[in-house]
Amino acid sequence: MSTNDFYAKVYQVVLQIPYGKITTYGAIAKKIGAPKSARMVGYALNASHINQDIPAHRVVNRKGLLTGKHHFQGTNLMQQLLENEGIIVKENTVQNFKEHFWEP
DNA sequence: TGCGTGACTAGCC
DNA sequence: AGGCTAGCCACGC
Repeated sequence: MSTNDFYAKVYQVVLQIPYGKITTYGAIAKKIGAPKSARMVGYALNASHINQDIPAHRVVNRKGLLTGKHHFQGTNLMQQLLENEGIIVKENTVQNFKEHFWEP
């Protein structure tokens, strides 16, 4: 149950990310009570990529680097999605990361 | 059953 | 400053 529970919580938090905002794996992990399991957050998102409702492109690593962009279709879909929301992305890194960061 | 792998982080050298 | 190591834990072979 805890495993599925973990995934469900990850999805729930990601769904709460406001338009034009981003957050980190670590922040989500901490929010759901598993601060050491940031990797699992990424894994959960990977498993959820089939679910169109999950805005996984709004989740990046703590430096604002688009570490998961290769899991999206194409070579720069993730970047395009973010830029479409007003977030500047350069060299796979979110610019003004601090200003766009959203704390769950 | 066991080992390698990964959308991560924090800390050490 | 930049690279390496160690924890972390679910999953596939």
